[in-house]
This record gives sequence, structure tokens and C-alpha cells, in this order.
Amino acid sequence: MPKKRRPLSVRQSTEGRPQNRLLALLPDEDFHHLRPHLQTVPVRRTQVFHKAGERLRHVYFLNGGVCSLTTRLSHGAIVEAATIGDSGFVGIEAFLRDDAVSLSEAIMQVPDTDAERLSVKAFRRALAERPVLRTLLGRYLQVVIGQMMQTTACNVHHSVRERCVRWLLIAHDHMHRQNFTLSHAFLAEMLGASRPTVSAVAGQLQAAGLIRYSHGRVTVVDRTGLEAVSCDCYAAIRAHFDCLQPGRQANRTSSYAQEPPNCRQAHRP
Amino acid sequence: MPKKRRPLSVRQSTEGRPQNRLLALLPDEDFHHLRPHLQTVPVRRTQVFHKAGERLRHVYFLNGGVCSLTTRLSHGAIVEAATIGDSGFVGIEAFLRDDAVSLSEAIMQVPDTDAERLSVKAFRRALAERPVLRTLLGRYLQVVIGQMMQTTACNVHHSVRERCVRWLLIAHDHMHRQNFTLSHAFLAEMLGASRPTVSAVAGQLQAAGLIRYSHGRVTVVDRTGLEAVSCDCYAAIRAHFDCLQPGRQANRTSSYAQEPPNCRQAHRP
DNA sequence: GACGGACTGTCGTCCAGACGACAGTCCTAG
DNA sequence: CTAGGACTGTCGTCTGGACGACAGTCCGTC
Repeated sequence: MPKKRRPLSVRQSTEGRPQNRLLALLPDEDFHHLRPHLQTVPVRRTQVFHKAGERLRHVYFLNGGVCSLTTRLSHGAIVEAATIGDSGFVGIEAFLRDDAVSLSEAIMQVPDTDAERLSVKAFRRALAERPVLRTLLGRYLQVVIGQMMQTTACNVHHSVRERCVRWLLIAHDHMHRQNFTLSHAFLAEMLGASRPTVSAVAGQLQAAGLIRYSHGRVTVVDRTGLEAVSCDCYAAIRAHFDCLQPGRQANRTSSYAQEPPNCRQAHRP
Repeated sequence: MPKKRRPLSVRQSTEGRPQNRLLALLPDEDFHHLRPHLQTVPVRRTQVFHKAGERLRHVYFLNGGVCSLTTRLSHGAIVEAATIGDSGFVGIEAFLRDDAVSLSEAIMQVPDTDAERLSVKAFRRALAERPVLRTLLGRYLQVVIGQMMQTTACNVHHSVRERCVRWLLIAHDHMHRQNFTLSHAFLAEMLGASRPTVSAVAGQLQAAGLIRYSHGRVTVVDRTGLEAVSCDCYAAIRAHFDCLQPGRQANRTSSYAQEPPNCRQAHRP
């Protein structure tokens, strides 16, 4: 838990397009329709957007960072089913029903950033009125579901090492930068692995020159190398994400845009 | 693979309500709107409704049985992320987008039954025109997502034994009967476990008097006992399903109706 | 009634990874 | 500059479960 919290600064989103890619993909008309209802709010590491059983009040279009969609077991352990970044939004349940009671717990995993917040009420109204928004978010939801399913299979069949690499690659995609904060303990929890195992794996990856790790900070050194040692699950999930942007995607510098969308085939050539 | 296949008998659904519970929950007006487009088709064990990457042609409202929503790994193994029964429909992707390309593989797991088939086109049109249908299926989708998330966590943290029990209980709920066909090998694959392990577990459960197993046929003998040895994941998933029926649910004899819906709290008292 | 196929029980062997423990290292607040 | 807290490296020990193999059992078909 952070010791000193910056004062919560909420501001109306009035300037140009936010960083969030879903919002960026909206046609002007639809975005302008939404804009009066958006508020830019700061988001902190370890922030919990919603817990299981809570009624959702807002959805959040992230402008950066990585958020984990998790399940909490009665035991207390939490396990990640999907990650949400600046190409998505938190509060998918609100897409599905009006009285959106969440079944999952959404925890901000990586760093401080901000998000465009929208009340569930305004969100639902916009969904009803704007078919383009509905279509776009429906596609995103499918991506999330795809990720969940892949994660389920990956968690069962692949080693902690492979799962670590998957997580790092996906986080890297979301972050659009080489290094970000992430402790072994956090990663272990998300993967349902033990901390010592993750530490050992991280050590190996570092020794192999693929990443650098130092006290809560990872640096992706050799992305291609990481991809080479990852299981196919990363490629599959990535392919889903690539399908979000029809044709060319927004003009961005990240590795996210390295390849053409390929929805039919999960494994890249 | 079955040796002798009955001829495919498609018939228009014109009589009363089908067994499928989602359809049963629709108000008359909405159901009548849908009815001309429904066809009752037979469904066989091991039937594959759709594979990953395929464009969906139809959605299927099952009238019985258990269908597994699975992910196929490049390795060839398949792992289940969620089960669909007569309280759901196959083809959830079609809820999310028009050009519904599936990301998952849906395989009929338990027995021969039939289903109400609806073309994706008619389905999408109905969704657009009938808000009640949209609401109902949106809720169902949330249930499926909840099940996926719980399964992800369960697969990581719980023993093969607990997962077996979870599967059997959910299948029992879907089947509304004590016994049904299911081989150890199938169950093992769904759980991502090895066949010998599942056999061993099944042996234990049988020795404990909870189930009877004989050559591809399980009988649930002591349901309460099974619930007692299950992990909380079953209860959590079950609670999601119970939320589908607002207030009282359809008049059925299954154990499905044993308890009042309780959405807020995953664990039953 | 015999045969082949499908399903189940069981037995070694082997290993990934859990779990607990503890020491070392870095970072930051005071 | 220092102390405390957070993070990481590593080491035993122990076990669930994978994997391969093979024999036994039931069932439907010829």
C-alpha cells in the first residue's frame, strides 16, 4: 500500500482523445457523444476497481498500466483470469447487464496512470444509443473471453516458466515500454504459483539475458528471445488483441503494432 | 465416435416451449417472435458445434446434456473453460459481434439430446429488436464468464480430486438425473489431468460411496456427500447459475432448485 | 459365443513445484 | 547516515500428479 497518496484529482475530459485505444477507435461522432460523461481520474498501483459481489458504479477506460481481472478463492488467494490495459476497459459486466453486479475483482497491477471514468448509467445509455460503441466493446469482450479461456488452458498445461513469460509479454504489450514495476510476489499470485518458484524462473530469464529484474522493477531486454521461450498461449492471446483494430490501428509506437491482425489463426507464422 | 448415426431430423419448433431454460424464461411475446426461426435439431455426444477460428452459423439452445466450451492448445490437448447445459446456449460469441468468429471449441460432452437451433442472422436481429432477450442472454453470458474465471482459479489451486467433484456436480445440475455417460478419459482431458489420476480419484469417490462408475457411466449416489468434499468453486459457480432465474425458477424436479438464489455471496450458508 | 474395442484399475518412476525458512540486498524515509 | 521495510536468492524437504505400461473387465457386434 502506498504511504502517501496524491489528492484525488478528477477532471472533466475535454481536450483531445484520451490514450485509451478503445476510445481512440471510436468515430468522432460517437466519442463526442460520450465525452461529456467522461472524467479523467488518477489510478494507483494496487487500486481495486471492484470486488466480487459489488454493484458496479463506473467503468474505467484505462490510459495505461495493467489491471488484473481476478477470482478470489475462499482460501484468500487470488488468481488472474485476464489482464486489461489501455486497449480495454474495466467493468465488462456493465456491458452485459444493467444492474451490473461484478463477479470478479479488478486490481491495478502495474503502475500509476489515469483512466477515463464513466458512470454505469451513462455507459448503458451510450451502449443503447450508439451501435458503434456496442460493436467495438462487444469485440473487446470477446477478446477478454478469449484471453480467459487461453489462460485457463495455459495454467493447467504449462510450466510456471512459460506462464511467467506469457505474463511479461502481455504486460509489455500493454505498457508500451521496456520497464515497469512488478514484484515476484505479485506475479506469483497472479499465476497461482509460489514466490520462490517465480524468483527462480526470473533468475533464469535474467541469466539468459532476456529480462533484467531488480527490486520490483522488470526490464524487458530481449523481447524476441522471450517470445521464443514462451508457449503458444501468448501468441494466441495476442492474436485476439490484434483483431480489435480492424485494418490499420491507431498510430502508435509500441510493439503492439508489429504485425498484421490475424484472427483466423492463433499461431503466428 | 458413434457407429450408427440416426438420420438428421430437423423439425420446425412449433409446439409449446422447449426444455431450454433460457427460452423458457422468455416472456410469451418474445418467444413467439423467436419461434419461427427455431429449428429443433438432434445433438450427439462428441458433436462439435464450432471450432476456434470458424465463423458461427448458428447458435444452439440446448434441451439437455452437457457441452464443454474448450480451448485447444497447439499441442492438441483441449481444456474446458466452461460448461453449457439446458440453462444456456452455445455460440456466446454471437452475442458479442455480428461477424461472430469463434475463439473456442464447443464439444458436446454428455449424451444425445436435441437443441433449438437459430441462425446467427436471426439471432442478431432478435437481439437488436428484443431488449428482454438481450438482457436475459447478457446475464447468461455473465454466468459463463464467472464460471470461466472460477475454473481458472480452481484449476490452479485445487487438486484433481476437487476438480473432478466440481465437474460431476455441475454436470449433475445440468443433467437433472442421477446417471449419465462420461468416461474417465474425457473428464481427464477437460480437467487437464491424466487419465490414471482421474481413474484413481473416481475409485476413491466410489469407495466412499459418493458415486458409482462403470464403463462410461457415472451415477451420482450421494450428492450431499459430493458437495461436502468439493471445493468452494462449485458453490460459487452454482450461485452464478442460480442468479439466472430471478425469484422462483421454472418448475422442475432437479436439485437445481434446492436453494434460493444468492448472488451476493458465493458461498452458501 | 467369440472377438475386438473401449473403458478402467493399478503399478513404477520421476519431477515440477509447493512450502517454510532464512540470509542477503536494495530503497527510502526519517 | 541509518534503520526498517520490501524485495530477492536459495536451500531442504516433501508430495501431487504426469507418463508409460499392462492387465483386467465390460459391451456390442458378428
